[in-house]
Amino acid sequence: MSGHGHIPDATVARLGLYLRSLEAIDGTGGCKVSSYHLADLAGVNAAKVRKDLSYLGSHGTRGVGYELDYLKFEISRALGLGSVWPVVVCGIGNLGRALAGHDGFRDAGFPVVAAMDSDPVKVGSVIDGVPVYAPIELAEVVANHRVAIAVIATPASAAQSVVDNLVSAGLRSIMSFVGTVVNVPDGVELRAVDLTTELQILGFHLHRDSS
Amino acid sequence: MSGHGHIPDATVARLGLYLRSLEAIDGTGGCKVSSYHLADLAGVNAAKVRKDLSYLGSHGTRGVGYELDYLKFEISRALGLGSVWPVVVCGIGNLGRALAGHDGFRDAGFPVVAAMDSDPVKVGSVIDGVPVYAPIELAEVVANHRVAIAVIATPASAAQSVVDNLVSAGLRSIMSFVGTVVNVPDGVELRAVDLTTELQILGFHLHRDSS
DNA sequence: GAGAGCTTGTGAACATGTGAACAAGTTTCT
DNA sequence: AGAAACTTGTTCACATGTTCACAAGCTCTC
Repeated sequence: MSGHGHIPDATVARLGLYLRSLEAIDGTGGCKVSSYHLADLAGVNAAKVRKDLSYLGSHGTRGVGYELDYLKFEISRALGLGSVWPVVVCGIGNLGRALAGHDGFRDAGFPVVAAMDSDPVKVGSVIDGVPVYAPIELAEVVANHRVAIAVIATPASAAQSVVDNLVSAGLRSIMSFVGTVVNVPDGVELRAVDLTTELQILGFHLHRDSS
Repeated sequence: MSGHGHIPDATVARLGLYLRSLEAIDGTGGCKVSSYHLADLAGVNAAKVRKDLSYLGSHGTRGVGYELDYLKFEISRALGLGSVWPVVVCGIGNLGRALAGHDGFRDAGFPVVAAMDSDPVKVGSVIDGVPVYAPIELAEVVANHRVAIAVIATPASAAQSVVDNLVSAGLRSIMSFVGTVVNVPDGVELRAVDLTTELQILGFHLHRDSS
C-alpha cells in the first residue's frame, strides 16, 4: 500500500522543509540519509519524517535509509516542483516591493513576473526587474505570462476587489498578506499570512509568562 | 467554570482575527454581536467562535449575544494588548526594510524601535524612522528600548548566530522569516513564517489539480 | 405569566495530527 | 552462518482541533 493516495496537509507543509534540509547535505552520488538524520536537520520527530515520506510511496531501505538524490527527486515531484509557477504581486507598497524583489521566490520556482498597482505613478515602472501594470491590464498579464499564483499585499480596503479581479482573470491560487478576511469562491485556494496575528501570539505568551 | 485556565493555541491564533473583525463594526454604545455575526465577519464556524470565546471566561448573554465593547476589551486583555511590545528587526535587506516600515506592526502595539545589520554602510542610518545599529550593540539596544520581540530577516547563513545573540541578550520571543531551521533553547518561543513553504503548498495543489 | 423565538455554552462525535513502540528487513562483524 | 546493530514502515494510543446538536437562559409578545 502507501500509494499515491491523499497526502495530509500537515505533511505537505513539511515536505518543502525536508527538501531544503536535504539540499544542505553534500550530495555525493548514492549517499544515504536516515530518518533520524533528516529529522535532526528539519527539527522534527523521526517517526514523523518516516510517516510523511511513506505517503509519497517513497521506499527507503530498512537498515540503510533513504537514497539522497532519489528522495529529493520524489519530494520535488510530489510538490509539483520542476514545474515553474509564475507569480504576480498585487500592491507595490512597502511589503509588495520587498516580495517582488525577493530572490527566494524565484529560486524556489516561483518567479515574480509582474506586479500590479493602482497608482498611475508606479504603473509602467520596473521594480527589481519586475514591470508594474495597471489593474485593468490584469487579464492580459495573466494570459501573457501564464501567471499561476497571485500574492496580495494591497491595503486592506482594496483587498477584496483585487481578489475578485484575480478570480475573474482565472487565478485559483492566492497568497494574502492582508490582515482582513477576504472571501473567495469554491475552487480557489487562499492562504493567508497574517503578520499581525503572529506577533500577537508572541505577545500573548509574553503576557502569560510575565503575569 | 470556563475560567482563565489554559487557552488552546488554535484559539489564541484566532483571537486577533476576531478583534480586527469586531473593529470593523460601527461600535455604538452597548451594541450587541452574536456568534453568528462574528463568525461571518471572521470567516469561521459559529460554534468555534463560541467555544473560543468561552475560554476567555467571557460571558455573553443567551438570547442576546456579546456586548461589543466589552468583548473587544476582553479579547485585548487576553492577548496582552494594552501592553506595548517593542520590536527589533534583524537584517535590513529587501524584506527587513519592508517590515521595519510596516505600519501595521506599530498600529497593533508592536512598534519597531530598532534595526540591526552587519553592513557598516547601513549602520547609523535611519530607515523609515527606525535607526540601524551594529550587531555588537544588540544588548544595549535591547536594554535601552525594552525590546521584547525580535524579527529575523537575515540571509539564512547568518540566522543561527543572530538568534544565538538575541537569546544571549535576553530575548525570548522571535519571529523568523528565514527558510532554514534555527535552534533555540527551551523557554524561547520561535515562530517561523516560511514564505517559500506557503508558495510550495499552493504549487502542490495546482499540480494535483492539473494532473 | 406562558409561550415563541433567539442565542449562548457545552457535551459528544468525528477528524486530524503526533509520537512511542515494534515487527520486518538490511548490513556488518565474527 | 549466526548474532548484533541499524533503519524502515506501520500500528496503536493519545492529544488536539472541529463541528453538530441541544439544554439552559434571555427577551419579547400576547
